[in-house]
Amino acid sequence: MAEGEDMATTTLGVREPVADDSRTDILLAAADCFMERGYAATSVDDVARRLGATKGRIYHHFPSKADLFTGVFRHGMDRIYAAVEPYRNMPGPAVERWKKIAFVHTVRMMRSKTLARVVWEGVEMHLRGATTPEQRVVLADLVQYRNGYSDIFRRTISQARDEGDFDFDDVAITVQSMFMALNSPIFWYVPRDGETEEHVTGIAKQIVTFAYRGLGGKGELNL
Amino acid sequence: MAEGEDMATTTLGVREPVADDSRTDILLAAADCFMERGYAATSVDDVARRLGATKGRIYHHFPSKADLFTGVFRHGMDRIYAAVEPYRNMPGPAVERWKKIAFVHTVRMMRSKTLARVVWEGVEMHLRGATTPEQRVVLADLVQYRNGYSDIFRRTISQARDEGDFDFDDVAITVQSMFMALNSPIFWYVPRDGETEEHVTGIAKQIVTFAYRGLGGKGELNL
DNA sequence: TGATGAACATACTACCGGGTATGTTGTCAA
DNA sequence: TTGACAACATACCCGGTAGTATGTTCATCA
Repeated sequence: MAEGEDMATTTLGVREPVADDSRTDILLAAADCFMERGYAATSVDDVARRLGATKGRIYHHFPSKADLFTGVFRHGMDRIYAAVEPYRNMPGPAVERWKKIAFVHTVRMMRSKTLARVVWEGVEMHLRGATTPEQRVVLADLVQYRNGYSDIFRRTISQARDEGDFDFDDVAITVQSMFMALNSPIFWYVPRDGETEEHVTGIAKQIVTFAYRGLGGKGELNL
Repeated sequence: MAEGEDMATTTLGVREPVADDSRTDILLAAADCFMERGYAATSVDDVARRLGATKGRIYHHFPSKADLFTGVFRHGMDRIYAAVEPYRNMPGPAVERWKKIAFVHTVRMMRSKTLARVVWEGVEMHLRGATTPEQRVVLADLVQYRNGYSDIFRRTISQARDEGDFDFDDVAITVQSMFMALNSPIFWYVPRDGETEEHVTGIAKQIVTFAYRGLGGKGELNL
């Protein structure tokens, strides 16, 4: 679960801040708030209240509200990327690679729904034209990060088309339609209390099946 | 274009407000602002500035900012609904009806991109839990309006499946995936300057093709 | 053991934005 | 021509919010 790095002090006598888990606590609470009310409607006090703390704690770790948001953005992208990373260079035909990464991506959308929605809003904010010019730079960097992620899918479906397993016209339009379908659960999926793993994967399979057929995939996909 | 109702004065001597086109001017300007920055980040002064006016004009026609938003919501839904209404009871097989309404819906998403995004945000706002309890009532009404619209698609693809033209498992999941794909252009489509009608319909065709195959439609769809 | 700084909490400021109260102007009806 | 009202503009209030300045506590280290 946790990344598992502690390292309170180094061998040198230099003080090393431990606060990393306090920081991620803030990030997760902020993610909850940002998802529930959106960035603009969320106040820093809201995040502090959810933590049972005050603004002082947040501003000790983040210089501004915008930086708090981009922090959540980056954290979310890291989680999403980490899920797909093990399979992005999987050998074999591109279709099989697509099936794998599309599935783990969709499951991740449901499992990390909160972070995924913040990432979504971050991309939207960038497309609009975010707050300050300096903030635009940070957002642009993160959006590039996100674009690099979607490029994995873009290249994969292009290759699969070359190999005769997919069939579509314009790549840009198709990859957008595909991503919207795969991302859809972040808008309507609501995690249940006693939920089986099979329930989540069952939903993901149907979504991936929809996208698979949409891309022109033939036959059934066995996941 | 315009609804074409004037009726400045009745036969009775009673004064009848004419302001309907001024009202729609406000609605359209508000739609622009809400789309560009989102509801929370848009101030009433922003909308007034875009109109070259002041708050007084807006508050003369709308009791609150929330009512202004719901006004745009309703206006947008009217436009969207009006596009598919002529075809929703088209005779013949359900697949053909789906092809028609899916296509006009997607084209409308691009043509009325601004209004469509406000509708989108309105649904999101309702899912979150909007501002005041009284405002929730208005939003709930509009969301029901919107759900009635999506039910048209839901019933159509169900019927098409019964007729053997579509093939999918869970209706709820599938209709969500389909809608996300059809709505996708409201997030990435940007209207060009000298844009041909064929360009827009060409994009729409590809999106509808993606959804058609995703739903398990066989063969090519000729639009 | 005292000094130092991290990790917060508290108190405060400046400003923005929703809403209101009040003026001003043009138009139509009687 | 005059009253009345729609259709705005102006001026103002006030609550909320981002950000800051200043304590306070506790662990660590020389």
